[in-house]
Amino acid sequence: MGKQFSFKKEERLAGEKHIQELFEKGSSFNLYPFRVLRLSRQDSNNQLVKVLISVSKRNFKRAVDRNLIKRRIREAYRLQKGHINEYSLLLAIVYTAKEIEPFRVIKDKLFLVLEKIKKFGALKS
RNA sequence: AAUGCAAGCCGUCUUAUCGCCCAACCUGUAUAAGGUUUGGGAGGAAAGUCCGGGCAACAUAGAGCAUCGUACUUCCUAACAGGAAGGGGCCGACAGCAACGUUAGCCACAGAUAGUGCCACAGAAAAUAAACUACCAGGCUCGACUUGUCGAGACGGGAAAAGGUGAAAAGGCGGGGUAAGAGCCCACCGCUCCAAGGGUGACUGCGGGGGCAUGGCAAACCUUACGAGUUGAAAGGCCAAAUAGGCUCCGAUUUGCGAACGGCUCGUUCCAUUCAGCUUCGAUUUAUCGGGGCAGAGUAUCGGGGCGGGUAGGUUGAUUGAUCCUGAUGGUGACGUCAGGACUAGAUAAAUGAUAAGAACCCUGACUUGUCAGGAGGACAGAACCCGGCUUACAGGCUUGCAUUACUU
RNA sequence: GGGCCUGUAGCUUAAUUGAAUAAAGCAUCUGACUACGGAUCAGAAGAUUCAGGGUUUGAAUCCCUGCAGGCUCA
Repeated sequence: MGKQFSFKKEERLAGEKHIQELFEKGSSFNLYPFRVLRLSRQDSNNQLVKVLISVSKRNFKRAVDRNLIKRRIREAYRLQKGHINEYSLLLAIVYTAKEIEPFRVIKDKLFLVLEKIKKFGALKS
C-alpha cells in the first residue's frame, strides 16, 4: 500500500467503458451536497478504489468555480480515504448543490458519505 | 495637493505541514515499483469567438457567372474588418472686428447625371414639379352710381416672390426690373464645370466660365473596385490487447450439408463460388474499373501456428516560435534591420491545490509624526494545436496629459 | 472545438417587406348580475420591445458590440 494521503493517477477513474459501466450498473444515493454512485469490482484482485469527481456545467457556468469545487472535494477525499481503502470499488462523486460550499462543510459531508459506503460494504461482505 | 475624465503600465509576497502534473538524476534486469534528491508548473485578459493567418487532409487547366465579405488615401504587416501617418467632414473650445488660424472629441468616409424602388401623417404640391389662400393683367356677366370708374362672380391665363404644412418645398440676401413676378439682370456669398501650379495619393485650387440644371435614403435593391477552394487538431500520421469475422500453413475427421451417373467409407462430369495468372472488348481520372474467353489451384468441420484490416487503448501532431530580453540603428509613426543572450506550462474524465502563520497594501484610534493597537478585505477570471488583432470583465496601485477648486510665489 | 436560432405586458403568442397611440388571449383590479361564490357582461391598469451605440426625418423591425437562453455536428 502506498502513502496514506496520496492521490495518484491510478486512483482516478478514467475511460469511457468504466464510466459507462458505473453509471449503468452502479447503485446510487444522495447526501447533500453530493450524489454518489458506487460499483464493486469482481474482475481485479488488488484492493483499489477508483474515484471520479464531477461538477455540472449547468450549475456552475464559470470554469474557475468548477475547478475550485473539484479541488476541494479531491482534497477532502484525499485526507479521509483511509476509511474505505480495503474495498475494491468504482466510485463517482457528483456535486449537486447550486452554491459553492466552504471546505469545512465539504469535508464533514464527505466523511458521512465515506461512513455510509463503509457500512454498505460491510453489510455486503 | 484634492477630485473627475482619458491613455498607458502593474495586477501580492514569504515560511511550515500534507498533496498534484512534467522533466532530469539515483536504486533497480526493467519502460514494473520506488526516492527525507534537483529543476519547472496559468493570464492580462488564458474569456467572448468578432476577424486574420500558420499548420494539416482533400480538391484544383484557364476564364466567366452566382454567393459571401471589404470600401477616403498612402504605408505597416505573414495576413486582417487591426494599426500608423495624412486628407475631407461634423460638433465644441481658444484667439480675433472679421477672415485666416490653433486645438480636444467623433465619423462603415466609394458611387444618388448607370438603373429600379421608397419618402407615412400633414400639406395645393414629395420629385418629368405643382396654383389652396393671397397676387396680377385680360375679356364676359351682374350690381352701384359720379357713364367710366368701383365692387362681386365665374372663365381661361400669368406668376414660385408672400402665407401655412413638413425631417425635407427645387440656391441665400440685397438692389434693379415687371401688370404681378421670377437668376430675368447685377453685386456679395454658396453651388457646379474647366484648370496653371503643388502633392506618391486622397486632395488642394492661382485663374476663368456656367447663371443654378443635379432633394434625401445604398446599415433599400444595386453598380464599381478588390478579396475569398472546402473542412478543422475530435484534422492528419504511427503502434495495436481481448472477442468476432477474412486470408494462409500444418494436423485430424464424416471433404461445396449443390445436382446427376457409376463399380457408392470413393471417383467422374455438370453447375455455383473464391483466389491469383494470361488474353480480348469498353470506359475514363492513364492505371484503374466493368464485361467476355482460356487454362490452373481450391471449396466442409474441429484444433494449433502465422499474416493483414481494424475496435478499446496508447503514441505522435504538441510546445524553438511571424518567441522573448538587452543594446545599436533607419523611419514623423505603426514598424523594420543588425548584434548578443535566454529556453520560459504541456495537462488529456483534464495538473498548478488545502490548512496555518507572518509581511506589504487599505480603514479607524492614539500620540513620540513614524511607530503602536484594533479591524475588514484581496477583483475579473483557469491554458486545451499555435500565433497577430479586436471586443468585453476587473479589487487595488503607479505614471503621463487635460479640466475644476484651494494654497504659495 | 465549430455552426445556427431566439429574446415583446405576470404567462403564451402577433406586428419583423421601417411610419409614430406596439395587437390579442389567459391572469390581475374595478363595477354589474347573485343571499354568497363561480360562470357571464362592461371597463381599467399593466411594455423604456434583453442592454448599449449607430444609420435614418422616423427603429420592435436595418447594422455593430455585449448579456442571457436554447438547438445542433462530432
